[in-house]
Amino acid sequence: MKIPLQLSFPLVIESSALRHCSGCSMRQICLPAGLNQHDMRRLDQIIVRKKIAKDSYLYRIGDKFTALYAVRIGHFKTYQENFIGNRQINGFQMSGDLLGMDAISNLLHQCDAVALDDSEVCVIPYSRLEALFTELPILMRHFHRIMSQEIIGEQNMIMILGNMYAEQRFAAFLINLSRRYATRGYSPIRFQLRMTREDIGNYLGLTMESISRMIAKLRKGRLIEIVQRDVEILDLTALNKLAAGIDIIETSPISICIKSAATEAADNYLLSQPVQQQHHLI
Amino acid sequence: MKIPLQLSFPLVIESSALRHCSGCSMRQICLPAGLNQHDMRRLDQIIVRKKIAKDSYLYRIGDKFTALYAVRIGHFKTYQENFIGNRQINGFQMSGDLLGMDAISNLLHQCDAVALDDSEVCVIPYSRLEALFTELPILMRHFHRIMSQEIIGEQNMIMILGNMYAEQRFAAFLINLSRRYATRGYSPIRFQLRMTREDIGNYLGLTMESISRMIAKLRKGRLIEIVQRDVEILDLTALNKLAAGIDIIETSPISICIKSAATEAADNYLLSQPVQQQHHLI
DNA sequence: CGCGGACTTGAGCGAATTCAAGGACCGTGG
DNA sequence: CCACGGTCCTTGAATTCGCTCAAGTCCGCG
Repeated sequence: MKIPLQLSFPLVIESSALRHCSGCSMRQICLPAGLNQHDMRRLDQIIVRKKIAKDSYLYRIGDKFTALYAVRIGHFKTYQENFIGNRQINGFQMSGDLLGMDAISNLLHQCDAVALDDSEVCVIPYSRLEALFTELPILMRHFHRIMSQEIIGEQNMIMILGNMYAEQRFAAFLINLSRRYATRGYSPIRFQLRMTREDIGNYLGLTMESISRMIAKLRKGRLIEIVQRDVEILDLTALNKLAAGIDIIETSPISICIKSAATEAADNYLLSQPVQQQHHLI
Repeated sequence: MKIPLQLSFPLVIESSALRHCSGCSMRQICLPAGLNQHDMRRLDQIIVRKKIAKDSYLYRIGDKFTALYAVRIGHFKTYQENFIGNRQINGFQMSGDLLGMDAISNLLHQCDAVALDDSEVCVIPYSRLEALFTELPILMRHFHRIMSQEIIGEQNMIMILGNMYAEQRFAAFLINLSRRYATRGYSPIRFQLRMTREDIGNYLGLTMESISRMIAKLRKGRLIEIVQRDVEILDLTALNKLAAGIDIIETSPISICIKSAATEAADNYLLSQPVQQQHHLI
């Protein structure tokens, strides 16, 4: 049987293995981490993939919860909305991250999830997943670790919003992205922001203008270089200290300098943090 | 066999049933919710109780994680600490609340948990609990709902810290306590604060002084009455609107009045929120 | 080339903080 | 019984960090 050329194309690039967890580059970060080939195939059987175009919704607040989603390609943001229409971005998700766990308790989605890029997700029907847990305890255990990690991520966010200055917040934000890209095999010092300044500000409890000012400050301090949305981290050590509240960038009339504090420990502290964060800072 | 009188006392008040989930007044809120008698007994078998004196630690940051804890009697606070020693309170836990879920992923506790009262907890060994999940899917499902609820609670906290004014934060705090006490069968309009103003401020990303000022403001507005730590909510409707950002208390030179906004919807919105929150606002 | 969205920068303002002083309450010990 | 010290809380005045408002720049795109 011959398949028309224009149809064969997607079939060719997505060979059998590539269409499944075992062929996915995120398998060590994502839900199937730790599963053997056989068990991974069990998980594969309940998953389908779905493309989400840039700026369109993966799900919306109030939607019925049927599945979790693992980001395969692209980026998302999730936000809540309060009664008077204010939005608060909860997180930015990238490949390997799991979305929708906040919907498990009420069976309704609590957030909007919007694609920042043209993206692709794995749809994981939740009832079937829970059924699998009974048969695959390793999968269950890893799922619990992922939910726990989500809680830790949000606690870090609470620390940032409750305790840190604008400068520290923004530094922590960059460090978080850096770590997460590193975990995924990308450069920790060169990456692209996928969100607007407005989104960053909203996420960090600041305004767009404040983000702009913080960028200017860190650039003048020669900690980072940012052109448009292309980020280069020039001094990760200093950035870590800044986020930790150990150093402060001082603005003088003539030049900007970094107060070099004694404690090298700050680096160790910040760098020793688990790298496998989900979509929150530090 | 005779038991000396002074030993018999605790044995008498804790009859067989009372020492177990089936005899616990929190069983519909806590982990065993939804289990039948038989399954509840299975859970009972892995649980032991433990008393924690006021101001002492249930666990500390870095402690090895072996068990989750369910509050039976009393109150706790949990806080993180950052590198330079700043603390951030993550939540206040009361009876029926589960502590320690953030430790599942790293097998190390991420917070300090301190008793605010003389308290008692149920110690739930985690490895045995996970083993039970395979046999009791209902228990597993409820556990997932609890973790999801924890995530929602923290997202609400993020909304509060990222988007709300001091006044709104404090109102949301009171409403949250009110709801949680109501769920537990206590008065939603009269209760005692178990924590200092400093703790409240820390939790809400404010200072003790600001909390004091917000109390004064709400008292003058006749929304609440607070003497020491005894709270009486005089106008829950107005408090809800305040937290939602619909009304604002206006301070005039002569008197204080509440701008009465049209939208009664605010009440419905706020009151329709799930009551079963864990230890976070709204 | 002109338009619009995203971003930057400056000036003034305001909410909450910091600093400071004082008050209320509680347990302890004389 | 009251004085004493400590902790917790309140209140006022000055300060500050980040916000609001406003103007202007940059860049991609039709």
